[in-house]
Amino acid sequence: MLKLTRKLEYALISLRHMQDKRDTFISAKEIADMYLIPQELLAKTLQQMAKLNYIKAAQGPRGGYRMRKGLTEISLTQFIEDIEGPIGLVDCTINSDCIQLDNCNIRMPLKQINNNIRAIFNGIRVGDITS
Amino acid sequence: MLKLTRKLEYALISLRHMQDKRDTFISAKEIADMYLIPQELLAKTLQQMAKLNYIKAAQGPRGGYRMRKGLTEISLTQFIEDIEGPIGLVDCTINSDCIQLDNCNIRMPLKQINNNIRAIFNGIRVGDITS
DNA sequence: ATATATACGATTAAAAATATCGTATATAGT
DNA sequence: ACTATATACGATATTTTTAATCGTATATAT
Repeated sequence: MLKLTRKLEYALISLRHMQDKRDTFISAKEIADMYLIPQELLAKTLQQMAKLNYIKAAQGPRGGYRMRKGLTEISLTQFIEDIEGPIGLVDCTINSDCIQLDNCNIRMPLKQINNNIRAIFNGIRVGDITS
Repeated sequence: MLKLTRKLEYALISLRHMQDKRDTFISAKEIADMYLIPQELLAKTLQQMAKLNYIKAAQGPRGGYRMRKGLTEISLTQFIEDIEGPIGLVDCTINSDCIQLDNCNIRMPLKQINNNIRAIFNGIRVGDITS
């Protein structure tokens, strides 16, 4: 219930690992081996982060990924939503195609709770986890 | 990302509905029709709540379910966990059979965040949603 | 050249969530 | 007593989401 996805876990583990060696490129293989993560899936996650400009990629031997400065300052909300899409306890916090909606009797309180959860993640920076 | 299950939504919608008519039994069919919820699934949810002693069930014509007094005072944490099991951002907040664990580099901060989320749900009573 | 990397679309597999089915039991109303 | 309306609940099926793998292309250090 209310779990993060593995992709998100893998992303955070990787960042935490890279943080220690900010100046060298770390390969997906190195991380996969170290933390027993399926390599290809991890690679995709890292590629996604590279696309998001969270990390810098380098191809070829001795290539890999390296953290960008400033990444540690972004909020967990942004991080999670960039990678997995909007945080929403219920669909109607995200879109409006629920057949109930105006009929629904619990919409407002849940929306409020959702805001509270987002507020928690807003208050946490990626660096709080990876440092 | 981080959604509640439908079962939980159905449960809350039902309770909100029952709250208005605390003295009469409301059938699963009535609620299903009103909020366009699959009847059989809703019935199961209500049966589960009856087992948990959240609501009282009555069989036969004019039967249905009725809220128990005091239900509104329990926390959302307890409510969610009674119905769907433990709240845990990551598995290791719940059990210890992760192959990484002592190897894992993000365990503690995530555990802390998980506590924060539980704290939010602890601060909300069922009645805050259903009233 | 070759080995080691990333890039990325496509596919498959596994797990979880959602929904349905079938049968039993209780009970109010007639 | 009969019937219609309910709940009870285990079993199964379906759908959706998540997780993992495959195949092919490209870049680059040595």
